[in-house]
Amino acid sequence: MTQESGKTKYYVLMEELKEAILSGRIKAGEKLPSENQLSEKYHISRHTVRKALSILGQEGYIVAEHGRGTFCSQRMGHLKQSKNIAVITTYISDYIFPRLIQGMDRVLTDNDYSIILKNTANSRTKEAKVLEDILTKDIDGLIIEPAKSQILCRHMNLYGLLDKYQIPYVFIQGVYSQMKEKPHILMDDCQGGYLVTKYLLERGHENLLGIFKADDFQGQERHKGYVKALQEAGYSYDPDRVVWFHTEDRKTKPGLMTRLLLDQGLPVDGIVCYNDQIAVSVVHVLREMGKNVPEDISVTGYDNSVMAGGDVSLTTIVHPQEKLGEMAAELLLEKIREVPEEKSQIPRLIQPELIVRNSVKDRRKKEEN
Amino acid sequence: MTQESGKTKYYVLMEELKEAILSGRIKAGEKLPSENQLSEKYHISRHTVRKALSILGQEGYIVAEHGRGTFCSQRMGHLKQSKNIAVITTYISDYIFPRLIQGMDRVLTDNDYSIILKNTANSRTKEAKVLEDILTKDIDGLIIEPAKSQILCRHMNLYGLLDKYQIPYVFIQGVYSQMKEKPHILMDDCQGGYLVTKYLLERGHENLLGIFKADDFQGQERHKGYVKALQEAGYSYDPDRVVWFHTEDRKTKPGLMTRLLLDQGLPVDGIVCYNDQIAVSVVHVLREMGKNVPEDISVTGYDNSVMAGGDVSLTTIVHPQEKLGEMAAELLLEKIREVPEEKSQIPRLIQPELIVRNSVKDRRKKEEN
DNA sequence: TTCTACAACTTGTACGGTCATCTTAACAAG
DNA sequence: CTTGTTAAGATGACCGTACAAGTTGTAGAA
Repeated sequence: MTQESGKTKYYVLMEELKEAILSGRIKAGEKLPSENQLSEKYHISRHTVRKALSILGQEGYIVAEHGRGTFCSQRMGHLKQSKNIAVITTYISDYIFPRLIQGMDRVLTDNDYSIILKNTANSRTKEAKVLEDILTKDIDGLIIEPAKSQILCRHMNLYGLLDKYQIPYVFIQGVYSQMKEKPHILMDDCQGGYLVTKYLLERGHENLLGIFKADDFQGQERHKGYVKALQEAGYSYDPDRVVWFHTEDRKTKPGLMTRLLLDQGLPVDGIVCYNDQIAVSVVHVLREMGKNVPEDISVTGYDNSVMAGGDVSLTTIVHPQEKLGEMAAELLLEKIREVPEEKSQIPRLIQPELIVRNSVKDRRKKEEN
Repeated sequence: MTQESGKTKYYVLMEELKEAILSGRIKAGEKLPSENQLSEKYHISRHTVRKALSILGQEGYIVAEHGRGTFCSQRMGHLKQSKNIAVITTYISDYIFPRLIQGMDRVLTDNDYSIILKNTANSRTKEAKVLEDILTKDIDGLIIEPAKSQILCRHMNLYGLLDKYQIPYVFIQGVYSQMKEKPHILMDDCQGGYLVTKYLLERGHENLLGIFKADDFQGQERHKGYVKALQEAGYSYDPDRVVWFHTEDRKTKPGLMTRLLLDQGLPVDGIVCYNDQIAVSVVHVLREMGKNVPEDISVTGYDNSVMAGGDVSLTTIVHPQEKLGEMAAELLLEKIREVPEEKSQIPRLIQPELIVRNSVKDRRKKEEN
């Protein structure tokens, strides 16, 4: 027989049976040979057989029924299913998180999973602590929003452990640059930039100005969408009509440059801003200069933050928060069920939505039709 | 010996040893008697002793070391500590829940606990399902906001199971009438009513009108606070100056009665309303009658709902949401640590806070000082 | 003093058997 | 066809024994 030397007899039998169950040779609910049969077949005492069976019983692979026999456990294969999913976000009550978690909860509850909620307060040290903690628990999967910063991730080894334990995980909102190939769901910032720009162009704007952040991924993407919309509409892309700013000068440069360009006589009837914050500061500058929004110049924002609903009433971009949660949960379920990559129906990018308010004027000439 | 009839020998020994560990008679790290000593002492075979010890080993109470002996597990007492707390609310992303959960998370994370989040969508059937699910998991405690309705709780047996498994639980926001003696943290509605009333009185109001809901606990309590503030200020309580309404006529009666009483010539300079909804409808009635708020008559609300920030800008009552979460978590921790009731420092009532907006006018005569 | 060998004690593995209790199916009685 | 009995076969609970293997303290050698 397959009696490897060095191992104990009960251990050999135990492993043999476990392998039979895992491989499907013994199906769920099926009856195993009786203790006496096993003891005969393997030439070991019944006591030793019982020892092996008791281990499998502990681990949940089999269930013994007094007087009837021993049966393979109902829940197929790796019974390790705890039906718990860990969700790690940077915050809980702020920003989009409540609705995000709401979306995940809907999908996961429908599939009989529970959420273990953790937050990192956007700190790397806390993220490491949380991950360590999570590893001590029984979870079937993990959805994580990485703590910000482009610095390389120093607790890669923790993610390595997740791989080792075969716990699937899904990133949302962002991905560490070293893990770009890991499953993730991001906001389609390119599409967002495209949407606002297209909206302005469709409403007859012909002299656009773009203001984007140079030192982050989102800025690059939104700019990409801006360019795409321009080219699609047949306009040539003019680099002089784009203002690039950085984290350090984000509070001053967009406003100053807008004022400068306008003073130079550059014709502008619409400004695409990196986000709501920039848009609001631009609007204030325009008002100081005696320009009205949207009558003289239209302005768009991004993020649909609280300021977008304030005294400015910005047309802006929002991402469907619950949808993101649902998609992340569904992607994770696919990973848990080991759905092959090529069969997946879930898009990796979440489509942003345009929120129309009063910061854009329709400049189309009413001559057609 | 204590050998109860009916039980098996190994079970008796197992329980005896477990009790010794739990009670502290065998301390953490201490060496147990050897298998042979136990088998002699209890007049059972060594095999039976081993069976008992193996169960305690599985459950983590003891650790055997080959050649040295068997030792009481390092982690003190009931190691059953999973460090998981289940939190069941009616909703996740709506109303106060994000901040509530935030508060709990702060306290629980500080104490190395994790939150398993569940929601009932305010449905009794779902609550029962969630409770059943929770019972299959490893949790050290439970915070639950019961699904609404005064109907008697049909799944009492599920709570009975919690008691049986000695899982402590804390109610928030509400308590089932049959479980009034269970630990809970509620909003102090009496104090809320007291606060708004006192605020009006302190600002020189002398002819108050109260509008309360008759068929719920909160209405009774808020009215109680209203009366208390009046008496404290030396005013006699006039039942004719209180309008009671019910769920059915909540949309019409408050407005109609206000109009009626004012038309009768009742002098009124301030109205304490059951909640923001009532307050807003009352304000609209007053405006229709040509009265200005707050110039002619002051109005207060309750709940600080979205309407309170709208066109009316109500002075109202809000409860500190995070604080409630923190308190509930701390109360639960006390229960887990078995802090005796009389030593508890945590108040069972959460103190509401006054939010001052523009619906109350200062009517004090500026003669003093 | 230090090192080594050994005895004593510990848990781990494995064997053997006995009796109790439960399930099921076959069979006989009504 | 139903009901009750019985026997076979399953797991569960004990018992006793033997030997393997790891740990520790100690007596004796270097």
